[in-house]
Amino acid sequence: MSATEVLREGVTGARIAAELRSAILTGEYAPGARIRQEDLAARYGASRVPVREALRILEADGLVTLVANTGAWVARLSLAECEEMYRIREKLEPLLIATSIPGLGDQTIRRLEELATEMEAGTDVEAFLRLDREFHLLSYSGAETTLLGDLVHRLWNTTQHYRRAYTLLLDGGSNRIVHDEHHLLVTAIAAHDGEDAERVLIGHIRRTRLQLELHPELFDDLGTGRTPASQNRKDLL
Amino acid sequence: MSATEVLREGVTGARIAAELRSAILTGEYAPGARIRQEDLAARYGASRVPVREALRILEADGLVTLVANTGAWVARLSLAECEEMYRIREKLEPLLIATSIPGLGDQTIRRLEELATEMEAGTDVEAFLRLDREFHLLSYSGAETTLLGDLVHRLWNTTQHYRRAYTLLLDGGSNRIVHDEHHLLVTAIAAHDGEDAERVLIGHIRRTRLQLELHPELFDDLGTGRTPASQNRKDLL
DNA sequence: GGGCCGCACGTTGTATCCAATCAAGGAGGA
DNA sequence: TCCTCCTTGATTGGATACAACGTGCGGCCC
Repeated sequence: MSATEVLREGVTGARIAAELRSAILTGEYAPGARIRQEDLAARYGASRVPVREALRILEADGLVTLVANTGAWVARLSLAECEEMYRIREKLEPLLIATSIPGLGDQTIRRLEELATEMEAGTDVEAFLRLDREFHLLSYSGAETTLLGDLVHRLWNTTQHYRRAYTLLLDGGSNRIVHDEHHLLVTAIAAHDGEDAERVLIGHIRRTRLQLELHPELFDDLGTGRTPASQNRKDLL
Repeated sequence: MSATEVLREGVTGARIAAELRSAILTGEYAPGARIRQEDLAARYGASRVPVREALRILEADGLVTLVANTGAWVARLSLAECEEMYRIREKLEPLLIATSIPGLGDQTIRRLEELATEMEAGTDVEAFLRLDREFHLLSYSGAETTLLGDLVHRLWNTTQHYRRAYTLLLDGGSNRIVHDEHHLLVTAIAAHDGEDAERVLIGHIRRTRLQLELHPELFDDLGTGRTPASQNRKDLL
């Protein structure tokens, strides 16, 4: 995103894509919800052409599912797919954090510590999600790598909704371990110990994946749209 | 691709995307080459609208670089970006092969062995590239995973050109080790030894990456287009 | 009464036309 | 002679209008 996003569309398509992406990430549109082109066109004051460009951009981001001659839905993941995403993240994010650490300045590291503390103190779920996202993405900001960075960014976006659902589930519960891991990560980063940061991060992601597997109900169909919207693409093979 | 490809465009956009993708992968269009929308429209007998859809699909695949209000070019990688792709592959393909092995039937494994042998016997570069691609992708076909499979598929596509350039470079040279690794991989797969397959595959990809780093001239600008087309996106930050 | 066929509606896909943007070339001045 | 600005051409981006496809409802036949 970020870097490559700027130069994507003339202007309208990119604007619609950015706004719609934001709307999906904040939960305004739920997974499985039908998206009609004319609705978006009216909402953003444009014709259907740039809307379709935006939908394709978001499809590439994994936030929207398109079916030819039928329509678009907010992407949804099955439990198996979400698990898969987490396994991918377990492999890629350690690589990214290791290449990022040498590029992180003292100021950034202090900010990371602030974020970890702030997260621990807060109680609001939405605030936690926002801070958590900022924390991790900031920890990757030292990497110059465009491709890997964008890829990880996409993975975060596609799993955003399920992170929210899970966080809401254990709201007020014992998620102290999350904050401990964050502080451990900051410590490893401050020590410029890439290997240790990798270890902590693997555990962090893996633990979340195992927790998610305990809650298959998060992936049930909520009947928000008419057609399942992905959920099982295998029937097309 | 494959699975999700079918349901992408009404029909024209998908057709153009598929044909253009094929043209890029076979080397008909070189990295950095300018792509004009009207040329494609004329070539495929359609208007510019589905052409733009196709370009966006291929941009998501990493095969095309779009710049707003300016144009499209066949994507090119810098040495650093290519290295990055290979580091990503080193992490993801072992994961994929491990999940694929339990799903591979005896017939598929025999076919893998055939391919490894056929590659060893052949001398034509294009034939080698085709067989190598078929070999590896077939070795991943046991995985039901849609997301990881498609992702790896994309990684193969974006690095295809540089695999070709490198293979041409050492044409006739001592690439025996490649074939040895392929046979080792088949052996591990036949033994249903996921861990061993992971090890061999990591070495296989890593060795290629190290070789590529010795040949930065493969990434020089060949002057095929007017504007660099990516090559350094950092100036946009 | 149940299942199948067909028509009509809504939505998406494509073509054509017009506007906006960028790049290159030339004219003018320092 | 070189730099700058402007103009012109080519190419892309967006809007409107039309065609194609899929879906759902109603009627008809079994």
